[in-house]
Amino acid sequence: MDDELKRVIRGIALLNASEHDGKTRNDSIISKVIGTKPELRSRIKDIIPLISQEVIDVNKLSVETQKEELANKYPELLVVKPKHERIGLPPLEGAEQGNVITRFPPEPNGYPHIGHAKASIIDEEYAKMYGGKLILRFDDTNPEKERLEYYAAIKVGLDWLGVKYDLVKNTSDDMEIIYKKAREIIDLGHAYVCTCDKETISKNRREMLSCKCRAGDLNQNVTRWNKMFDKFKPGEAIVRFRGDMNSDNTVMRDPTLLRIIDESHPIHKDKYRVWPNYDFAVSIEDSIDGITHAFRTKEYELRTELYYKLLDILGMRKPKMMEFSRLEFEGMPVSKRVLKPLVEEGKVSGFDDPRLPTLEGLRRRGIVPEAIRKFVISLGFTKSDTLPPFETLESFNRKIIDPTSVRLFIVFEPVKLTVINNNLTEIEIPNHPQNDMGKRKIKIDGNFFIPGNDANTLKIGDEARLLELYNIKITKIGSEIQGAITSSNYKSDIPKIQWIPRNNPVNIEVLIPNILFINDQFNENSLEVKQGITEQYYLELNVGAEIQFMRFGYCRKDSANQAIYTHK
RNA sequence: GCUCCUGUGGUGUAGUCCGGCUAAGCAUACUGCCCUCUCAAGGCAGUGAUCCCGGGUUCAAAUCCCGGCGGGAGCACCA
Repeated sequence: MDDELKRVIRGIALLNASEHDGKTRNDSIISKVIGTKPELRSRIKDIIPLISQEVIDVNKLSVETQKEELANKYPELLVVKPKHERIGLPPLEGAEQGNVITRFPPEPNGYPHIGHAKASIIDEEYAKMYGGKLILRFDDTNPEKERLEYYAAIKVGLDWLGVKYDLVKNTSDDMEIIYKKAREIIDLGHAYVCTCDKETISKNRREMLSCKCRAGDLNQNVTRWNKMFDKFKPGEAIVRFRGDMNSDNTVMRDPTLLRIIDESHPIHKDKYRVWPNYDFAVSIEDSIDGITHAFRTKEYELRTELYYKLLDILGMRKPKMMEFSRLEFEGMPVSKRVLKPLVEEGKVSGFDDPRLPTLEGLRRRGIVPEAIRKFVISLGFTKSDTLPPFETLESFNRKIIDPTSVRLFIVFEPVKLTVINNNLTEIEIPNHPQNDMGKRKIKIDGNFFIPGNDANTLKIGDEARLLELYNIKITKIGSEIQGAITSSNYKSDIPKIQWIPRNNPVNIEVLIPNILFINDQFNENSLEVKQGITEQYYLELNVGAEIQFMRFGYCRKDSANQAIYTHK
């Protein structure tokens, strides 16, 4: 037994020493021995002297001797263990296969953005992971803010993202249930109708003071509750939860449950005027929808106590509520408060401006949904607040679009180049270096445009490669450059220059979206526009096609004369 | 101010619940090489972390305990 143990210790010591310049340490070996043979834990005190001795012995040996002994006597230790990495999101607490229902509950009050993408992808991924269902539920309980077009916009966004839901519903369709629950909670004495004005309520909550309404009896509450449907004007009465005015959690200091709003609702028009607020609606809806796991961003964290409390009192089933950090990029705010003025003042072209983190903006910019999904999953399910780099999204995107992006020449600041002894009339160029994406034919007559910054570096006598064509020697420099063909064989060690035939160039504008805000200031240079010329083939591509302009970057065709820069 | 949450390389994370097989894994960024008729993609290698700080417990702490500090959020008749 002890011989076997000694063998194990020596093996581990040798391996560890050989990995660390021939020197190992006691604590590393103890850990590794315990790791391999957990049953030794109780005998650890007896084993330590053995380990110490072995460490001393092994450290005396040269690295070569260590390696040799290792190879001869412990070949099994040299097998490299694969490092395991979790792929995808972490497992869900309390989730049973086939028994998970999640929900994505946007308020239809604006266009979907990257934040919606994160939430909906997480919701869908978990539903998929456990063979469950995803419900899309429009949380439309504030008619002042919601509009019909946003319901549609959110669906379009999810569709584009590839997020599939099993059911769509509106919270506003459940108003009768919500009224019933409201009445129930009043009857149970856990809610009351408050007629104090807004300022008083706010002040009392801050100072932990109860008002006279809180002391009102059931009769008074029921009478007032009924009056909320006709007699009271908006702002005159609200239903408040009888929480705890002394609670450290300010949310629990008698929060509002329902209030009066006379605005016409996008779906139900004037049918209702008493509307639940977020906390009341979400608890009831999540519970009756059969949601098992509900996720929201962490600014709602303090409301979780209320969420569970309400369900407790109403004797309703409780989903598991969890929070994650919001997703936003540096200098690319997501809030309507910031974005709307930009659109209205014309600082951006609309909610689909490629500088914006809206789904439409990202789409126009050339970000593909699979990249967003991979990116979101790579962020994990954490509460730590961070601004992830846009670059990471770009990297995922680049790997996805690279195999299907047509390679085209583009020339900025064109300079004329004439090849005096051109002998070609047409050339065929592959659309992709590795994949078979077809070929395109280009007519040649020896008259080209080449990029200005390449032209600037050329001197008489230099040799350069016109990509896919031939090598030339520069014979004349000036406003126009002249060259002569030297050979057509590819040479890797001379400058490579792309070109566009002079007879028939396609003029395009390339929009380059940059960071929108720098230190909270609108970046006046957030949209760069470059004029360039490209190949005729550009006109044959569909709008939305991804192109890699050679030696420039990936762009998405936005129209016949405009492309948007995606990333390098 | 009060309360809650959070703190691992430049950046985003894995590991933390249940201390040990991690002298800290992956991705991104950067650098170099290979491949390549692109400054892309692909392949290989490298740089980069006293795991916020200080104590404590233990043979052993990123992980447990105590005390600090930094960052964020909430304190609406918005969601």
